[in-house]
Amino acid sequence: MLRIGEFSKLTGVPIRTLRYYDEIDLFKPADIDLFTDYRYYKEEQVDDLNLINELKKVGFSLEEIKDNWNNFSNEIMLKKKDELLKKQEDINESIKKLDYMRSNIHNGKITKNIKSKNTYVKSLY
Amino acid sequence: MLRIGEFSKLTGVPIRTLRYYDEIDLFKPADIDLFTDYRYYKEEQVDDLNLINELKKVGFSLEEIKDNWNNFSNEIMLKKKDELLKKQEDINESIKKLDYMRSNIHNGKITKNIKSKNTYVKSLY
DNA sequence: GTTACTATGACGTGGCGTGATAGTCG
DNA sequence: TCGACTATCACGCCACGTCATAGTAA
Repeated sequence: MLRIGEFSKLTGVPIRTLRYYDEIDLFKPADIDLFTDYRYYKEEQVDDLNLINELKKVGFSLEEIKDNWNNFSNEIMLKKKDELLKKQEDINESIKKLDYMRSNIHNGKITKNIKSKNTYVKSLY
Repeated sequence: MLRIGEFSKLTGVPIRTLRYYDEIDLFKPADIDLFTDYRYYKEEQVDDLNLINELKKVGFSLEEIKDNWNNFSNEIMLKKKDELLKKQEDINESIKKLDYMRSNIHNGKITKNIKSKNTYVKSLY
């Protein structure tokens, strides 16, 4: 059994993060000393923590990881993939927009600002 | 001169957001009534607010917008572009990883988890 | 007994959303 | 006078980072 500091070094996950995961019931120590409240982890728990980190990397929130733990499906993963693809598109648009703005800097100011969608709203009032 | 509600409708920016921008000194009303504290905006201010929104869309934080207002340069924009390109790469990796995980779901659990970098750290202790 | 570890608060981050409560305008 | 508007707190979100303070292990 490992104490939180050892488990932290073993996994590379900060102590504060482990305590937080315990608090939100995402990932809890295998044992807790009833008198000292010290958290004790097993080496086998490393795999679960690694999986949490991988799921985080592909865009799942801690809530989603909690809710779908042991219930992951192809559907859920595809939904998340769509979200990532959507982000790709958004960033592509942003890059284009940025290049356009970049070509319109004069004296530190950005001129010829792109018309915002809100311009249409303007005419409604 | 427009009151905050009118200016909000004109721009599509929520009242709360306008108050927040005032608070952090990013975008302030043209006038404030000394007795009622009512904020009054000019129509001309719409352009500035639109620019703020565009800058937000391409990834600038409110702090960055504040700091670089009237001081935008090609360099700053290129730096931001690099950040966006980096994000693109990150998302590409995430998509690959997600597809890999997707092909390894069994009974709601993700098996054959990708080895984490932290596995190397393990051997160091 | 000292030092390194661990514990629980509690506040800070960003960019607002969402009330609560009170004053103002037409 | 009444409803619609505005004002200032102030807490909530997410995933922790960063103290402060106090108990524990070796």
